[in-house]
Amino acid sequence: MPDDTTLAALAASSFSLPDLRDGQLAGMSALAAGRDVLAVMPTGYGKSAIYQVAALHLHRNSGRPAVVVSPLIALQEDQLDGLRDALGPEAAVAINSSHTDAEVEAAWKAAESGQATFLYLAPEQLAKERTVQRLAALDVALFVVDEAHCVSSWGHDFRPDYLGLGTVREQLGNPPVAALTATASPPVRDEIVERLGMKDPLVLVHGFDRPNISLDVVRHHEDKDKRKGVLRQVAGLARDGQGLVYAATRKDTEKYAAKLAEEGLRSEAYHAGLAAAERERIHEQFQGDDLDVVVATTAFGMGIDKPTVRFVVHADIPESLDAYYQEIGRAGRDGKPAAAILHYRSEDLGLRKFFSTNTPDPESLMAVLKVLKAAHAATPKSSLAELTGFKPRRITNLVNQLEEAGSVTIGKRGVRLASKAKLSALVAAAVELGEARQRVEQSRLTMMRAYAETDGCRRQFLLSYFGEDLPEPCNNCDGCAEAGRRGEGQALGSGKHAGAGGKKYDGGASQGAGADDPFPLQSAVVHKEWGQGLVMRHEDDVITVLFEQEGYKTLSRTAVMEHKLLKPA
DNA sequence: CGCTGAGCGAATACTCGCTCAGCGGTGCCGTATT
Repeated sequence: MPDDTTLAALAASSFSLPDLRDGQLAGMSALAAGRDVLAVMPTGYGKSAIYQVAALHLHRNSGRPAVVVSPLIALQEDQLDGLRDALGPEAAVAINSSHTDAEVEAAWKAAESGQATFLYLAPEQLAKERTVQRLAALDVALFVVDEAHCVSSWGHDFRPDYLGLGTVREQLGNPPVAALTATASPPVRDEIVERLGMKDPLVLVHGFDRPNISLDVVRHHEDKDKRKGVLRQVAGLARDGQGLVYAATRKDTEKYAAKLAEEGLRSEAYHAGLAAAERERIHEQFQGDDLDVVVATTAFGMGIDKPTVRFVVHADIPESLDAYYQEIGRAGRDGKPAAAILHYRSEDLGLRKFFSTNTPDPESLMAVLKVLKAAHAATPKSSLAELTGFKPRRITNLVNQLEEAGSVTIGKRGVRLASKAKLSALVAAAVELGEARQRVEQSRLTMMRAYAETDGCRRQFLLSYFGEDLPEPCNNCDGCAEAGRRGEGQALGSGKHAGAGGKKYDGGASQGAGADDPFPLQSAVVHKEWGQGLVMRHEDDVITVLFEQEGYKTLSRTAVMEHKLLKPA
């Protein structure tokens, strides 16, 4: 087992990292000793160094490479450049569709000859049996999943191969896993751990609060007023620095970008409908201070590491606080003051609801099950696609749903029926699970809405969602500003919400439940109807609980106490 | 779920207002076509 001094020396000599931050060494050390690690740390904190130093150490001792799963080819190439600069041109290779067959073969050879320390792939590559077999032969030393929140956010529909990574890990002989992400609420962390089959992982959470980012919400009733408000605000903010505007649709990014250009700002729209070269150009111009504002859909994000972003304005509400925190986290990485402003109309929730609706389809599930029953044997996904007429991705999606319900298993030879129950019962079980998942998704949107509508300290709300306790209000959000104004008993300026609805705000006491509270934050509880849950938040008379099957629910503390609705688990 | 724009009828003629269908986000990969 390596001692910490060896790893610290390796970090200094090979990656020019003489001073490691909290958690980095612990993470490296755990991985090098064979323990799984989940690191939740902001971009720029140095979470990549955790797996890179561990991988280099393991490679030097055994000649075995690390497999790194990364969601975007562009990110893979960035990582490759960095590693090649530090360790030499053969140290890191990538296998993806942007390379020719000859280049891919050269990459394999570099790994098989023991030259390459790092092998980068997207999860879709790992859906191919041939690829997994070839990797298994390498006797992989470390299995890294970068941007691990994608497992949860994309695995269930958009990129279903993310859910297969746990099986891939098994087929590679269960190497230790490093899962890395900048943002993950407790249930997302749990899902990552479960899906990747991580065992007793070391969970490192660092640098979560970003106190230099101010938090504000501007409420609107009319769509027109919101658009005007966004434009006016961005025009003002852009005088002092660069920033991002997030909009929900491609069309809106273009409208806003055009209007801002009319105002004399250097602005561009960014979304997945643009040509690759155009996207790259905008990326580089923003990085190089040649643009004041980028107006983007969610496509603009991963891989951006510009320390001087001064504001992130949302023209539309995101689908969850996970997404919101990820997006505003791109502001103020230099530690200097930055602003995160959400322009909110309750009608905007409709589009997000539409995007996150993905109801299970009983007929398609049945079609897959019938083929499996008739086959009497493990059936590769490719055959399932041929026999049912569904596209491969759809098959992966359906098989994932059936596997989650325990109806099928996925092995080396393919998919196999795992239950002797009636097919209709198996379909019903999968549908029920899918519907539970929908309820949880919807409740996450409800929490996003609650953030937008809260009158208390927004930072306390946000951090409690991520399982972090902020004992005192932050004094850097509109909720705190409003409370301050009321506390002083005088109207200072014109508050955005002035006179709108009576607010109850009791300062620091809002979060802090008493020491004798039977349901402290993050404690496990049981509800007789909703089952197991986790206490996420206390505010005035309201307790917010995250239930495994139902998602986030708010309960009246008085009702909980009077009717004994909750029990400690 | 809610916005947009086409189509239409009615009121006006340098249009207006209603209804309803269609659409809306993220990226791998591989195959067909220049």
